[in-house]
Amino acid sequence: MKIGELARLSGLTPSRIRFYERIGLLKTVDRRPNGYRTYPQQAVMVLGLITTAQRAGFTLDEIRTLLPPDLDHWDHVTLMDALTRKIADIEALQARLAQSRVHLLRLVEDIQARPDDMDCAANAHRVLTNMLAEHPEALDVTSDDIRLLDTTDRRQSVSPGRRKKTAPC
Amino acid sequence: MKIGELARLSGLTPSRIRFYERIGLLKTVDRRPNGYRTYPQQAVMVLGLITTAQRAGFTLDEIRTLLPPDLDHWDHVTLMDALTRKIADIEALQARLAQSRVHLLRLVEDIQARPDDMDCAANAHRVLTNMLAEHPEALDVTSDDIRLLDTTDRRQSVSPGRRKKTAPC
DNA sequence: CTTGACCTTGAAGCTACCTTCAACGTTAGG
DNA sequence: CCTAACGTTGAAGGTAGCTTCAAGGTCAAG
Repeated sequence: MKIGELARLSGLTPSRIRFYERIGLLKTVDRRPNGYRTYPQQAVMVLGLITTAQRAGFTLDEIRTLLPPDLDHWDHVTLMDALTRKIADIEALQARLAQSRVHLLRLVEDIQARPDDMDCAANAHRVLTNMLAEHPEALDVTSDDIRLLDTTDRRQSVSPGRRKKTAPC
Repeated sequence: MKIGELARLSGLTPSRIRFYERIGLLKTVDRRPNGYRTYPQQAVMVLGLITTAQRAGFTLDEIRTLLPPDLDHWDHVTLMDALTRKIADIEALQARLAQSRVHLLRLVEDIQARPDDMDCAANAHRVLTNMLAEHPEALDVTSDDIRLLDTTDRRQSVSPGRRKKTAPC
């Protein structure tokens, strides 16, 4: 099988396959007399394995250390270890994502919770201060510092005239 | 406030702050006569906002288009839109991660489910074929093609002598 | 014999997000 | 006055994972 056919069968581009060979992810392959690479059927499986592992979150480096030269002889211990650690990684990432999601949802809610007597600017300020207060890890500062950051005054006197012009925000 | 102090307060490095200015994420800032950048208190909040947004999954490009020149005047519509889309992005990623996780868990199980009368190589083959059969999207091939890929024969005659030497796999 | 589709190589480019370096000017403290 | 810490700049480097390009060689069909 030439590289073009392998590319079609695996869904990868030829350049990508050559790239994988270059970085040592694929072992150097047999050549025909004319210099063309010639692949065994198994190569399709190897590439499928690589893309599957990639989608599961493995880097090419990780995959290289895990992929045995011979698909029939895996390093069982290393493999199971890597799989287990990757599952843990995914779970950690899931936790972070869940946090981000809640954070964003709360932010949207908070923005929409503008009191009627508050103008856009004051609301923006309220939301911002809330956010940085709730997530102090964004800054390496104490809550004291955050209070310091609050440069506006708290008097919320909104003149009736200005209230009329308040844009929907 | 000079850049060093801002860096301390925000938890960012000075180089990173200068970088943000260079790419237009931070507006160009006032300079003292000696050329030193001088920042207002607000800058800490802006940087906190940026890192928070980053952690929520926004790219610097996205943040740049969202950040108004003046923290008191946001483009409400664009912002809410971006927030909503980002939440959807996160949920999509969560779904993908959940899939990956289940996939990996099932893979671990499958590896461990080696029948007693099967040696490591055959088990590896079994697991691989299962995997590629269950996830044909890894390859742009039909299930017919996958069957074609199966180059070993199915006779599982394992000699007793070899069975003794079977490594724990 | 020509055309077009394939194959080869090495080098360079691309994205995102920074860091590091070199070479230099400024400032605060002792 | 000296020194250490800080500031400035532009350019280059680094990571991950490829793609693209240039400049060729090979092959099958018409």
